[in-house]
Amino acid sequence: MAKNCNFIEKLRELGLRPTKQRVKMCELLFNREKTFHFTINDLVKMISEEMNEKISLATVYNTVHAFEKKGYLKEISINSDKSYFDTNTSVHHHFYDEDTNELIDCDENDIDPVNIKKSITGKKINSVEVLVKVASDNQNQKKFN
Amino acid sequence: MAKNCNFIEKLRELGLRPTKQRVKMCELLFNREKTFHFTINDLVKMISEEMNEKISLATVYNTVHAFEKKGYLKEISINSDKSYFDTNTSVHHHFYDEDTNELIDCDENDIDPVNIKKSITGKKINSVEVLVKVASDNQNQKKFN
DNA sequence: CAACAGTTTAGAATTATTATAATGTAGATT
DNA sequence: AATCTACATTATAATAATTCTAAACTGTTG
Ligand SMILES: [Mn+2]
Ligand SMILES: [Mn+2]
Ligand SMILES: [Zn+2]
Ligand SMILES: [Zn+2]
Repeated sequence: MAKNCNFIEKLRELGLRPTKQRVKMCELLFNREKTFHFTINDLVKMISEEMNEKISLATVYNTVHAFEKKGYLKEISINSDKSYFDTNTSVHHHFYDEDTNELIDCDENDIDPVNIKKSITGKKINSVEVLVKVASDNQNQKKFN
Repeated sequence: MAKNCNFIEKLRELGLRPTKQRVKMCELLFNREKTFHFTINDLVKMISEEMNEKISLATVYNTVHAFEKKGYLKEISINSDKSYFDTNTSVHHHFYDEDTNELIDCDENDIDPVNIKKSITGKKINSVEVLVKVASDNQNQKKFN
């Protein structure tokens, strides 16, 4: 979705009624320079911090899934217990910081194209994504206790 | 863990008591030619099919996590709702069949080494893994109903 | 064969997510 | 503007995966 804008129009074009909950969530998610990653919980927290009225959890789930279905959010699985969503819906690679549980996008220059030599008959490739797990480099971490 | 064997010894070496539940799970998981992928539910089903006595769900979780901690299983996150485990604990790439929810291992010949040009200061790379999502190639699938 | 520490177990608790069903409302129709 | 209606929101209950708890049990050590 575009920056800086009339989300009411955009939502209508998508066939989604521009209710105040959806508009608010659009503003939080898409009205910014950079794409970002969030969990449902992050989003609920963002909403309650930046709003007087609350949006019910069910609506947050419904709306996130509606935006996902329309292709404006994508789901990312890193660890089993939590689901991340990404406002960057392109096929792209990630660094995952295991210390902070933070996801970091790569751009095309960060990782060379992946050369796949295997193919499965009757199946087409939908996406190829790399996950680079990183962690703090304290090799000589000592514990004193 | 090795094939075909005295798991009692192996478990003892790991500092895990060789209880009958653990030995049974070792046999199911590690006493085979090829590595494989499973969910906790798969495993519970396997156990109840191949045993007269049941192993409680809590013990299955405990034991899987114990084996994971010792480095004999690794957890793989593909979609948010279910956790896969892999008896292949090496860093390796996967194909994921979105039609059947099946995970397929790649070997070194299937995908060329990934060239990472980005680095994050103070962080070391723990793993680099590629996930290739595939699906059925019926581009002109028509629905009649 | 005690004694103890580690282990299993059933069941309760937690957490993430989805379903339900009553209520509310945006936008169209009068 | 009042009414209508399909779609949305909401609180709440239901599910599902996973973890916790605390009592019963068992392998190992002496
Ligand atoms: Mn989803
Ligand atoms: Mn785990
Ligand atoms: Zn991303
Ligand atoms: Zn694998």
